[in-house]
Amino acid sequence: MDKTYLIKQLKELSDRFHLGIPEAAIEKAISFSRFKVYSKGEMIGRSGDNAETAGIVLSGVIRSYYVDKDGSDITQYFAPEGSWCIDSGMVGFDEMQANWEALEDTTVMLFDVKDMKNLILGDEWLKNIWIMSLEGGMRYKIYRENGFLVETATERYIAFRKRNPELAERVPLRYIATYLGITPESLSRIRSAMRE
Amino acid sequence: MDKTYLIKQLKELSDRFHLGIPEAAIEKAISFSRFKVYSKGEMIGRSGDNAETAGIVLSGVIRSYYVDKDGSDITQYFAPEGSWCIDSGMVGFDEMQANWEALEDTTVMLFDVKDMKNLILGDEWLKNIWIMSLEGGMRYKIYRENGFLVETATERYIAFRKRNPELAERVPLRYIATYLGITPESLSRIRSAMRE
DNA sequence: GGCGCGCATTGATCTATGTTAAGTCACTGT
DNA sequence: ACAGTGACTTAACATAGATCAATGCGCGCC
Repeated sequence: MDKTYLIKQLKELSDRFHLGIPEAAIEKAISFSRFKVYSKGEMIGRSGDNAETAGIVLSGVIRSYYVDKDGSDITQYFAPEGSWCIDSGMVGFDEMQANWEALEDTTVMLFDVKDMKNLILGDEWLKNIWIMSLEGGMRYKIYRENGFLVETATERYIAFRKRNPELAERVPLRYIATYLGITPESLSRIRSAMRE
Repeated sequence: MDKTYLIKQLKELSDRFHLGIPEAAIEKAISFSRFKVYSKGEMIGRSGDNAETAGIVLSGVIRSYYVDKDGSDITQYFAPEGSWCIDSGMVGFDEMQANWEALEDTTVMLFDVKDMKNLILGDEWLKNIWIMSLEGGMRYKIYRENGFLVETATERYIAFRKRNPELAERVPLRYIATYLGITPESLSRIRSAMRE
């Protein structure tokens, strides 16, 4: 894969999210990473897999999902460009917690958690960025927890569209439904009720 | 308040959770902190309050809760000894996200988020501990999110008791109910069904 | 240009949980 | 001892959302 192009793409992501990642760090990360293109529908990782590998989405969207006891799948998270993916190991899990599937043709930067953690923890600036990323993750999970505790499904749907206007267009409704903790049928009814 | 005693108590917490916090850092933290005893039922903070103050529970238990549109309160979290509390500011919120109430007579160490963040971010070791704490927070929130997505209320209750045997005895059932996302009546039914 | 196939929708029915209300029991203060 | 209060339970009924089944519909494919 073209290294100059990758550096450019990573720098763009860094800029887009105002991360200010030093170019040297980007090159270092590239040096221990593999880059892989997944086509729509392909699996990036599975629940229970060893979590020593993690990744960052460079283009496309990945969905993570659980499979419940009846075998139906339930969306946990959507990871568009710039997001971490198959990242259980990054927060200290030994095993992948969910399944990860490409919803579009997707390019992913893959690396050993160990290498990425060494890079991050060995650099003051990156460590601060990692802290910001974790704090942002906590804010997001608190927001989501609040939704399950105090909001109705309809409110969660409205909030989701407001917060992710782009994703709401980009991913199939049935995945949004299970992400909101309801069935596709229920979401369909909510949408039809909203039309009036 | 007796400083030697506080240092001892904080060191015990540090040991209990294998944090290895340097004694100098503990003394520094104490120097910019206030210590306050809340009696059972007292409020430590309210949703919407400025989040520039945060705290750590030294003894007792605090409960954080939301108030929904009908005015009923819904438990978000239980913070026993060693936990952060009124900590929205620590993860970057401007405003307190929830209400915080002492469930027992409780001693809390209170400080400015700014001071604590300066201390943490200025010390390599503390920064690593903060990262560990955030990663642990993410694992906890992922576990909880998974519960809402794939488990029934009964399963969440069983898991809660398994994970927090001590808290399950220590806090009123009605708070456990809303923490699980159900009403006290529903929990009562679940418990009665489990008795058979 | 029709055919097959996901996906979304709709309808009928079912179920877990919410709501309202009342009952029991333990504890508290007088 | 007793009234008052708070915590949990129980019961009857209501409802959001699930489940099951059928239909519609857009789109790629031959």
